[in-house]
Amino acid sequence: MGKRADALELAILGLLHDAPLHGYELRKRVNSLLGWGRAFSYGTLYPTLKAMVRQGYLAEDEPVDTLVTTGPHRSGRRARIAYRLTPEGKERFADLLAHTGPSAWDDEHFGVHFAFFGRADADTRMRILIGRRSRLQEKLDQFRSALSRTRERLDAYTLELQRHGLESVEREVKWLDDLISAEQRSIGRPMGATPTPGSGEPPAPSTGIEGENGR
Amino acid sequence: MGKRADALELAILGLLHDAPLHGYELRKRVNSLLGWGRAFSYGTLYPTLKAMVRQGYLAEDEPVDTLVTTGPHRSGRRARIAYRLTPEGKERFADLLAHTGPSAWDDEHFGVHFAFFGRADADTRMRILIGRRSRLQEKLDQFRSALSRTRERLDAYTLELQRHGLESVEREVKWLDDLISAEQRSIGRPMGATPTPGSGEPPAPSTGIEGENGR
DNA sequence: TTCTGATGTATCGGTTCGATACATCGAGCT
DNA sequence: AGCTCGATGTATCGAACCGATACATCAGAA
Repeated sequence: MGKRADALELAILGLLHDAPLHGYELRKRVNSLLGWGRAFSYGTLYPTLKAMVRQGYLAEDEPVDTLVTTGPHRSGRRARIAYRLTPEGKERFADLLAHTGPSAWDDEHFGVHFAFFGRADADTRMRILIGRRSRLQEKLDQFRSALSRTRERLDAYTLELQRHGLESVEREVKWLDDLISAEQRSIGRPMGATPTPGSGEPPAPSTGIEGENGR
Repeated sequence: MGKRADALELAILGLLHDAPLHGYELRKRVNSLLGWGRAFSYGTLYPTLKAMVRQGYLAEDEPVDTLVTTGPHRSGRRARIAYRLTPEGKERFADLLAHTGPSAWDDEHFGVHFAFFGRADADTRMRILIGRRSRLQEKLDQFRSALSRTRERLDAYTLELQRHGLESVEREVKWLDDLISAEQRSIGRPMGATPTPGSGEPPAPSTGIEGENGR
């Protein structure tokens, strides 16, 4: 399974964790959850779903009619296959969340992992944030060296494009820095010695994530 | 030829417009020119190059030794195939620059087109900028409606991810707005009636492109 | 009624990626 | 000198992935 499909697998597991969904709805949610990047197509979604069923992470429910039993003609509705998470699937989800190789912080994967931070523990969150930050730092260095190498030899538009790209990455690093310090603040929180790190729900990051939110 | 490869074709034509290059160098430049997005692999580059040679847009030079004739052992150097633009290639380049379908402003293509704005005429520049802006506006609307639809039902991290994505697109729109007004300013420029729009180099947008550049 | 657009499942052809093989070179280490 | 190591360089292949499409139901508009 390729890198991109790995991200899709995690997204599916996470979205199905709360409630079963069928393919169409699932696709919409995945793609709005990760609104930034490129959308997954059905040609990727359905094969992935089938593979996950085969592996035992998902099960197919086929509700003849769930909610629309009220109408006058509630006859043989088109089969809407709802996918439901199996216990193995929940295990798999927890596994993918915690056991994060260094792949969790490249462009394709970071968004999905971040979206489910609420279900990961503080250590994992921190590791991924740090990893992502250093990845961006590399990209920043490449940008800067490319800019200084070719400075004055670029026409105005190309230069502006570079400048804009650089600025985008810089903003992203700043965003991560804010997130990281917010995490650190919520770790060092006193109030009850050692908040039972083995229990079910992690503390949930208090009210908000960020300290500042000026626009 | 797929959408992605179209962008690659334009990038190759543009980069080879000034000087011939070989594959390795070409790939580096393409990927740093468009540092923002995903990189092209050799598995895409070489087939594309061959296709372009077949179509007559490129020609292959094979310099036995160009610069390194100085060394003591200047024997049979490994063949470095330098690709050179043919007259048909230059035509093709101009064609792709000006004849822009509505595909020029999606994520994959916009960057390349923008990078070569210096060689396009003012009308083309404006059309692409406007098109890109309205595309982003659509994306913005999707984001906003998705946010308002699911507001309060999202956990803090997912919400933060959405917020950050939205903000990124907003900044991009603002960037485009600045570019657009800069273009308009440089069109309405007085100083010598009609600066000979048919001649070789378009006016080059004065000193910089942007008005402001605070930070 | 019929038409259109949203919902819904599913697959196929072709494009693109990631890994890899192979080869030369300069630089540093011992 | 020998040796490794990393950068440069061309090239290809299997696997992954996308975009388009087919097909079907249903709500609401015309």
